Amino acid sequence: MGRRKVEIKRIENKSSRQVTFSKRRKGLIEKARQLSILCESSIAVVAVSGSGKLYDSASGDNMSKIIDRYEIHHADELKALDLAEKIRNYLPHKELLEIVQSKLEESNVDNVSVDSLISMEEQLETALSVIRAKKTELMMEDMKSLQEREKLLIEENQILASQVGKKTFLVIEGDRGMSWENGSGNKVRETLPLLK
Amino acid sequence: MGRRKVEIKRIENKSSRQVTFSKRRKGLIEKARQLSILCESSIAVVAVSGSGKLYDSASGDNMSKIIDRYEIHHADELKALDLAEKIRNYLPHKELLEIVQSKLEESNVDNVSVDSLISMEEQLETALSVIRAKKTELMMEDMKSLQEREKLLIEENQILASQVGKKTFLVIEGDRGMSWENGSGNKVRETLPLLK
DNA sequence: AACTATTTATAAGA
DNA sequence: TTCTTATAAATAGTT
Repeated sequence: MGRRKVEIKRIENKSSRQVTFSKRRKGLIEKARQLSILCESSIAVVAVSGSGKLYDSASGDNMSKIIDRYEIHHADELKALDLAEKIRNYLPHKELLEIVQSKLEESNVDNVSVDSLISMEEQLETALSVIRAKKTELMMEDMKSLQEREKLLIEENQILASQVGKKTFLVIEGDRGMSWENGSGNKVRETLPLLK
Repeated sequence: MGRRKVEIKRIENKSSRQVTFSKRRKGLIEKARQLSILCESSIAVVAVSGSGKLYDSASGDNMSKIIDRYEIHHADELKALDLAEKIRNYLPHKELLEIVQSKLEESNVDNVSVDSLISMEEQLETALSVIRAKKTELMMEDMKSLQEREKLLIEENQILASQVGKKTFLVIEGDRGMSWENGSGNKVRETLPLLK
């Protein structure tokens, strides 16, 4: 629908590629809006340009709810700890530097520092996500380690207590029951021997 | 772009609304595909019909990466445990029942049980997500409880050991260091006294 | 950022 | 539903 028919393949000329991206992106989002209104539905569009810029629109409902709906429907991919891997792999430093570079190339001088700052901000946000995910991962390992150590301590404690000849026991309170397996598949929830 | 100009407002007739949803959804996704190829970009489209059915397309990259990109850009909403709340609030039983009901209304008898099953499946998936998030939450509490118990055990152990008169010590291996604070802000990573 | 010749999408009809 | 076709809408190349 223009002066000529265009083949659907990468537009080689950079500036006409950018112009087309802008025109068609606008058209796409308008179509999404219309569909949402005409048919009482919720439509989310997320577009990432070749240089990494993000454009999005949500019609009929907010973006979070639409994405949640998608993720609930694909719950298999929700496994909490996989997110770590996904984010870790998403923006390796090499790719990030390339994006920053292409931003610098295509922007006029006035925008350079703003674009750089945006990239830096994204980088920091990514790093934060990675750290959060890693924290959870380590937490699980630490949990197991703690349980094994507790088991050792309890055993040792019982031996010591019998040697000392004291027989006073105390039930630890406020425990809703832990189901994290230790190495031998045992659960660690017991009456603990305690000195008086 | 049809025989007549249509106003952009809800189509009242149910069956023509469905036909339009189907046609325009197809058009929208095709436009997204073209834009992705022409301009070397990644485009995600997620559409939720009025009756709750989900349609999606990802061009240029997979859906997960595009959604991750969106979420990284809106990192404020990434706070891990908030997801639980979002999902918990998303499909309260009342709304779920309404969706099931509208599916039953608009489907012919042959599809009834299939649609019901799809809704049931979604409901179960939602429940699963909630459970996973709750698990993480409890895990954190259990971690603290374990650490407090370990601290008590260690103290007790040292007293017992001194009473027994043995002085053999062992370093626990494979510990990369835990930084989870216990009640008093102490870290629990020590050389443990152990019986020989 | 506008314009306009054309192509493309689609509303209604079969 | 699927196909057909008249018409509206989007947009490629131009200014």
